[in-house]
Amino acid sequence: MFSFVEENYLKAIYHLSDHGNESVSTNALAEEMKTTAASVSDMIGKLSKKRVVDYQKYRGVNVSSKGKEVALQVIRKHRLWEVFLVDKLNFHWDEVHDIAEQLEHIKSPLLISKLDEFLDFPKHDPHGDPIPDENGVFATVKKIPLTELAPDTLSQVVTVNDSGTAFLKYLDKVGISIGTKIQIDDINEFDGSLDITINKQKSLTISQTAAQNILVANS
Amino acid sequence: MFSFVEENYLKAIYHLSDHGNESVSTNALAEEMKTTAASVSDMIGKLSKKRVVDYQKYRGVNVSSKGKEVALQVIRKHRLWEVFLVDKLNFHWDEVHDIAEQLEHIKSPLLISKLDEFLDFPKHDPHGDPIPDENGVFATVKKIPLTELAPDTLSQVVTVNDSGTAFLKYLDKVGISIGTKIQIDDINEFDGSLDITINKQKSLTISQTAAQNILVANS
DNA sequence: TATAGCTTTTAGATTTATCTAAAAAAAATG
DNA sequence: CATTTTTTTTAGATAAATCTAAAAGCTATA
Repeated sequence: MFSFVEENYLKAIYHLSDHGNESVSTNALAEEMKTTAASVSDMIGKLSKKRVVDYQKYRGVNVSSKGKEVALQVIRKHRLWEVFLVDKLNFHWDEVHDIAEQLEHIKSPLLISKLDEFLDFPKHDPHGDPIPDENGVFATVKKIPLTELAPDTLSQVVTVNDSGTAFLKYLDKVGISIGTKIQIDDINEFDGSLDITINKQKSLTISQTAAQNILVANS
Repeated sequence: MFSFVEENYLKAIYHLSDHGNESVSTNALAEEMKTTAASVSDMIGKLSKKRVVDYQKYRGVNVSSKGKEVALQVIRKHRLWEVFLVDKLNFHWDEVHDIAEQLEHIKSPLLISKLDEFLDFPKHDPHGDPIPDENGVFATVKKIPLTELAPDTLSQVVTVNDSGTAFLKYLDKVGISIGTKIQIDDINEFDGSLDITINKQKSLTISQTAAQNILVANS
C-alpha cells in the first residue's frame, strides 16, 4: 500500500516524464512538489526500494511499469471525482481540483467502480482530460469539429481550436466549456449555423465559425 | 486545522463520553483507538494544549466545547457520506462504514454543503443515526409508528420495535431498513393494512401489525 | 581539460504518531 | 491502613516525511 505522499510523487513523476517517456530531474520534481531537492532525493530512494520507480543516482527518475499502474489509478480516481463534483454537485470545473486532490487518495476499488457506474462511465473529466479505465487504458477518441458531428448524437467538448480571448469569452457567456455535453438538434442550411442543446438542458444557436473551432468527441 | 488522527481521537472521546457528558479513561480510549495507553496519554496532552479537550492527569478526558464542535462536524461528514454511498451508489448499509471513515476527513465546507443539498438534506444516516446540521445541532424528531403517519407524507424509518429474527427477515425481504423513505399511499380500512411507496420507487402493501412495529420520523 | 557553477546527494535535525519498558499515582483488597 | 493490583504517565526509541547545511558529482565553457 502507498501513502498519500508516495501516491502524489508517483503522479508527479508520471506527469513530468510525459506519461513515463523521459526521465525527470530531482530539481524539476522538487519544484512540482513544492519541496526541496533533498526531500525529493530521500523519497525517490524510498520509491526505488519499493520498485515503483526506475532510478540511478544523478540520472533522474521515471515510473516503473508498476509505478505507472499506481499513478494511472490515482489519476483515474482524481478525474472521476472531478466529474462527480461538476456533474452531480454543480461545482464549476475550475473549483474542483483541490477537492479531487484529496478524494483521489480514498482507498476502495469497489467505491470507484460504483462511482464510475453512477457517473455513466465518463471518458473525460470536466477539463477534457481522458479518464483511464480500471486497467489504466485511455479510450482513444477521435476529435472532430462540431460541424462534422452527426445530428442528435451526444458528444463532449474536448478542446477548442481558437484560443483567442474573444472566443473564450464568448464560450463562457453561452455556457460552453471543456467537458460540456453537446447535441446538434438542427442545421440551418442557409448559413451553416447550428441549433444545439448543451448538457441536455439549454438550447441555443451557434455560428458555423464558432462550431468549426469547437472540437468534440463522441462520448 | 486538525490531522486525521486528531479528528479520530475527538470523535472517539465524544462517543465514549456519551456526547460529552462523562469523562473517558485513558484505557477505554486506548481500546477504542486500538492503541496503547501511552500513545493515548501523548495524544491527550497534545489535544489539551490545543484546547479541544478538558484534561487533568489521572482524571480522564472529555471534549471541550470547541472539541465537541470539531467532533460533530466530522460525524456530520461521516453520516452524509454514508447516505451518499447507500442512496446514490447502491451500497448496502453495512458496507459503508470503512469508506465513510476515510471520506469524513476530506476538508471542504463547500463540498459538504453541496453534498447535503444533493442528498436532499437528510436528517438520518442509513443506520438511523441522526445527522447534525452545520452548527452541530441534531434535528429533534419524534418517532411515530408507521400506523400514525399521515398519508402522502414523506417519512424515514428510524427504528423498529420488534427485533425478532422473523420480523427483520421480513423487512429485509420487502426492502425496508433503517433509513428507508416511506410514504403512505392508501389505508385499507377493512384490515388496517397500508399501501406504501418506499424510496420513491417501489410500491407494496404491509399489514397493520408490521406497520405498528416500524417507527418513522417526518423527514 | 581544468574549473566554476549548477545539480544532486548525504548528514544531521525536526515533527508527528507510534511503540515498549519503567516509574508514579490511584484504586482495590485483605 | 498498608500493600497489592490496576491505571496512567513518563522516558526513550522508531518510522515517515520533511528541513537546512554541507559535501559530492556533473557539465559547460573558457
